[in-house]
Amino acid sequence: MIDASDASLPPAAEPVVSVEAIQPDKTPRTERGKRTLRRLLDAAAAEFGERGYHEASISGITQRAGAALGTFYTYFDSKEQVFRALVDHMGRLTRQWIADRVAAAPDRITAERLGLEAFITFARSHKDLYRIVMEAQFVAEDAYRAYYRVFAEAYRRNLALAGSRGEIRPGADEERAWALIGMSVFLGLRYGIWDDSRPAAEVAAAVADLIAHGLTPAMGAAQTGPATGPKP
Amino acid sequence: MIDASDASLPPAAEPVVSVEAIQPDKTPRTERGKRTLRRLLDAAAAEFGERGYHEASISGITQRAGAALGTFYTYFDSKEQVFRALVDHMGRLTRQWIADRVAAAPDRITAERLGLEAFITFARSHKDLYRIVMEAQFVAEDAYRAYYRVFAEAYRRNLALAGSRGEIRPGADEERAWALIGMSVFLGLRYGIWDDSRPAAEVAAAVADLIAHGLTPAMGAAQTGPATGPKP
DNA sequence: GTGAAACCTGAGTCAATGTTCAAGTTTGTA
DNA sequence: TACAAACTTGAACATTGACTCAGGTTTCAC
Repeated sequence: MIDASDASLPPAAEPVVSVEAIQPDKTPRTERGKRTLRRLLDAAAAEFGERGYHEASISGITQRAGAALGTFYTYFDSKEQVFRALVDHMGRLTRQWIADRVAAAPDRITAERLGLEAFITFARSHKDLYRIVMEAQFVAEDAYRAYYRVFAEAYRRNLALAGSRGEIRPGADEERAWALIGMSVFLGLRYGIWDDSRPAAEVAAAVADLIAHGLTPAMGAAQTGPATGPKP
Repeated sequence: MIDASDASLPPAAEPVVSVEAIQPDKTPRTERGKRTLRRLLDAAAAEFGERGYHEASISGITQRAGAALGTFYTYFDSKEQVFRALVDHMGRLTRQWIADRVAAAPDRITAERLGLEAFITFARSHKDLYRIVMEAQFVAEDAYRAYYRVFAEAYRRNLALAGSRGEIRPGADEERAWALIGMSVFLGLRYGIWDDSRPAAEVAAAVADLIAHGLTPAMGAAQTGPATGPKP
């Protein structure tokens, strides 16, 4: 469900000359208008999510919303604009979802596991929006970059902070941030969108081990013997 | 540069009744034809890479190739078919590129670093094809999935083998494979496509440390003291 | 050299769909 | 209730671009 208030731009602190004088504001004024806008946003998310940006049509959106074609343009300037509104919406939704689920983590390593699990869970329960964000790379690249830049910067800060606290080894936090985001995105795709039969917690735990300890065998436990071969 | 032979489908071992009898084969027979096909493939890669699938036009491709519009359909059935041919081509090219650069690695951990570096380098030197593969998710999803399934399966096998050799800690190799691929893809995008000013080896080394040892501080060296604060 | 197959050409066809708009209906306020 | 603003409607417009095709040119085996 889309929050209708997201369609409007952030209020720009009392402009001297209202922009609406030139470009009429498309914010709904009545209750009916608000309901219609919400229906259109939900319909747009479904249409874009199912058919992709280019296959999606405005008439498909308005049909889903039970509105006439022209009504769309009462609330949006163009096909691309709704799409951008949805990408933007998704950004805030994702950050909130993950932040909520990571807040209680006692340390960074735990936070990584919970964050990963939250990401996969989120992808599963918002497949439409997830696809929209991914497609933004080709439809609204600036929005796409902005989406991940915000993520990466926050991630980098968290890693730096954890490093200074001794919770993790200090290191190249920017590269780490992008690497960890890439992990999440792909795992979200593979275990969230393509196949959601595996428990998210299980996948997250498996990968959290990789994030915590890497691939290197534990020192002193170096096994050179034959741990090989299938069980008979 | 595209290898023109990639445009044809894999030879299907002497069919009893040639398919060409029904659907005429579009393989070039003369030298001139081969040259034209190659020009068209290169042009298509450039057009799709620069403008994206939907913005790209057949006339754009033929113009780049210095051919007439109709010539395109002498060699391809549709816009989507060339696109798929390019995705397929990219798959083989990537695997070859990485395999070449990883072959000499003495162990899995080294292979990870070299593979990551190779991936970033590859993205940089084939930006067009890289973008085409990413967009395949929305244009030819089955081809996209196939592309990564092949990667992931090979990766999983390598990890399992390394695990049995004691080069790495045994673990959930499928999840690990997808996580590591996700890393590469995002790092390729961030440090290969968006900004290629950082030396690939540097980025790879930074992340290889994460892959090898994870985020956990070295045991016994747990630092609780103030390793914090900016240098004065 | 010759002729048939292969190849090239580009104007034209055709369907799809983003966007506009003038006319009608509903809402909310005074 | 009255009326202006807000909202709705869907036919019509305009553009775009994938794909076809009939006729001309080039290649190459013989």
